[in-house]
Amino acid sequence: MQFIDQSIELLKDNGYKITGPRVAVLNALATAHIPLSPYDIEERIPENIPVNVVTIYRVLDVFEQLGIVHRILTKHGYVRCDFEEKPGCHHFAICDRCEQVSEFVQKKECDTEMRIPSQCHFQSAGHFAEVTGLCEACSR
Amino acid sequence: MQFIDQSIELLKDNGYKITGPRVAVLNALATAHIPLSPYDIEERIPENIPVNVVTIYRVLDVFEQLGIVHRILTKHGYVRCDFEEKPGCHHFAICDRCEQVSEFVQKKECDTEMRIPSQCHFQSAGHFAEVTGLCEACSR
DNA sequence: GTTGGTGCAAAGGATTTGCAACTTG
DNA sequence: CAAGTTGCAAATCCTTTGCACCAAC
Repeated sequence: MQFIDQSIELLKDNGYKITGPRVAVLNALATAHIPLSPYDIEERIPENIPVNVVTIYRVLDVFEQLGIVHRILTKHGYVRCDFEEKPGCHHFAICDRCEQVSEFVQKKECDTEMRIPSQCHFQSAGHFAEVTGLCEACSR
Repeated sequence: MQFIDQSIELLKDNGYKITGPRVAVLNALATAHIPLSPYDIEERIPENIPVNVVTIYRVLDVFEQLGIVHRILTKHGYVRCDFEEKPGCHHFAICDRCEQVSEFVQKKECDTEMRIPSQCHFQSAGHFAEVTGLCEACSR
């Protein structure tokens, strides 16, 4: 599993420990196609090894700092970040009706940042773009 | 004041009434260069004609539906939208250190949506892009 | 005069914090 | 073993709701 393995690498590289709760949250995120709230994630974790919501909050904080997840403003809020994109650049298509989210990868040039007017003197580190509209299923 | 006048037009055109609280919130937003939470906005409204926070929440809901403001996930959250862009397309540069936000207008083609891989079959209606990094002042 | 908007009080959620106990490397 | 993590309880903060009163058109 690309996403899980790379996330674990990232945690190790930054001196974080690989714990049950962290792996459980990664598993929940890996299979999700819609944004998940901390409580959503709690529900998706097997009952035999429950993880406290407070812990999920803390795990997500770390994940967000490492760029493993990105939080968006839907009722449910965390989406996982693909690792195929240019670091720091993420593009999500969010369906206005069903809230399904898919990250689309911009293989070649992604020049959103190049387009910042030069007089802004803004030193960009990355970007998140949310495209809104209707997904294939909902537009029919 | 471009922003205020156009917002009032928009409210009228959609059958909303022009009330004291709505104008007060517009004024607060018009001069802000950082995202404002409902409570931030409350503080920026002159004490002689106070507006209840609950009302501010409701005003912001309407404004967001009309595209007058956009909410982002900073501690403080609402930024105003410029009217110069292509409808539904907004680009914000947010400083990681001071949280200063500036909307930059992409005058010519803005093809973020064109870049959605065609196999996604996503029918886009608009997009918001948040570019992160350091503003001029903070990068020195 | 109507309809929509506002304020107040209170309910409901979401998120954060402190601290003791437990795991990972 | 030490440092980092977790669970629990509770505090705190954010957001929403219901209802009576008020204001804009």
